[in-house]
Amino acid sequence: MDIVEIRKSPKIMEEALIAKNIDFDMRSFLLLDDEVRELKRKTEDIKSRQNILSKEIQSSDTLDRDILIERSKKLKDELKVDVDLLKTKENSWKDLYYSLPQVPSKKAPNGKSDEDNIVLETVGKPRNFEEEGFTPLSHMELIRLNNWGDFERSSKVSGARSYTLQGDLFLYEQALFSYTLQKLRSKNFKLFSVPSLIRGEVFKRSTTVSENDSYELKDDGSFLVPTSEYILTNWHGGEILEEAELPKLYGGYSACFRKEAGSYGKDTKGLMRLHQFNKVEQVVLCKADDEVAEKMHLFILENAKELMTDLELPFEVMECCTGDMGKGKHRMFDINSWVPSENCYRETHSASSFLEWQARKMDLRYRETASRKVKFVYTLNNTMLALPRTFISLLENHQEFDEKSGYRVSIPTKLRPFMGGEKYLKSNN
RNA sequence: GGAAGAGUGGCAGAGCGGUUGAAUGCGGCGGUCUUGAAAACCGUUAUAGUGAAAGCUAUCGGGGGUUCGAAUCCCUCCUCUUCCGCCA
Repeated sequence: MDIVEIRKSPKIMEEALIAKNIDFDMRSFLLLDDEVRELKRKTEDIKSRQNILSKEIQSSDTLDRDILIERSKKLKDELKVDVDLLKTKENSWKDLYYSLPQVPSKKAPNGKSDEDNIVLETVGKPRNFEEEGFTPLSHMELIRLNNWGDFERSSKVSGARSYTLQGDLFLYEQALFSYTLQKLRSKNFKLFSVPSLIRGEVFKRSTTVSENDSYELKDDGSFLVPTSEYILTNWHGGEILEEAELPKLYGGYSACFRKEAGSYGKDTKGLMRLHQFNKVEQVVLCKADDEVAEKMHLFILENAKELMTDLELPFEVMECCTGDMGKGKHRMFDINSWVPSENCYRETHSASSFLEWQARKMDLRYRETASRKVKFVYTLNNTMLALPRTFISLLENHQEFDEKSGYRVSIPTKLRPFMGGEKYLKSNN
């Protein structure tokens, strides 16, 4: 929210703070805001007088000159005191201002935690293995059985929460990303394979994954990217785009790194929660229009749903409530995929609309064609495919069993051309 | 890793201590002329903050310093170019 708007109607922001469960002292912020503006006016006034003096010095003869210089020196000292004060005040102002949340959409359900999220729809039906006459294996068991990975050796060499993909599972990953990228290309996304390193200053402007959940490099303060979104939303940071260029549809592929701090003991086994994974992400930059943003939001959600359908996976679409959606978000949907071994849906996608919240931090703007006005761009993003997490569903939902062949994992029809026409993943034994 | 050079408006490119927010050219926009277009000519053409407005303030890669005064001098960081070394 623009500071001018907040001054006019702080109530809107106060309500957002409550909805998002954020502690913030609005009154003292507004007081500080006044102070900063007052100080700014004061310093600008001194500067103005100094500029005038400076011009007079130029055109004055030696006698007046010394007097004028003396006066200017005095002003200089006076200015320094105020400027220093202004800098400190302004810094704390910035800290506070940028810690304010995005106002949540009226359409977003009100709530405190993930328990208040609402399932909008379920697509596909979980299989009834009992009826099919066999006990399904977990993805871990399927991997072990087929030697598609080796968690023990992987953690011996690379530590906890690491993994390998071996044999056909590795090929399958490549095939899945290949399919996904082509799908995005067909929807006019510009594709990017992005760096795994991101500058500290750029990282800190980004916000969806916290700093202490990310790896910082000791050498130069860079970070390992937690998601390609960070690279792509910042891609045009500091620029003024033309309205005609928008919307920009970017598909980013990268390795993603997360410490998973604070999740010790949670999902320690298997492919659910890892320090490193690969992901194709959709990023949209569009003009500052709520309707357009909503359209784009549903568009990137739809793309992911379409992919899930192609992968023949049962899933649900969930709308996140105000308390669960994160500070910068205006509205948020998750896609949760069915996991037979846990008998529940687990998150594989997250589609968020930020309006201008992110753009404000990275100074990402565009010029309106008609009015020539400069406005903040609206940003959105959604997962397209995250692996290996989605392998959990892909392996477990597509397993088959018969006496002759034992357990096998089939490949969804649409993916088969990308796997050399094979119908099943080949065991790596 | 070593050595040298450079970063100025949408682009190209001057300026290297004092009406320089910045010459000039190209591009963009508006106009004159024209049946229309081109050419030519005239005008206009950055962003942000603040203010009702006039205006004021800031910005010549980022940050800091020297100075009455900095695009211009100094420090530092970043980026780019060239050469050497190393290397998928």
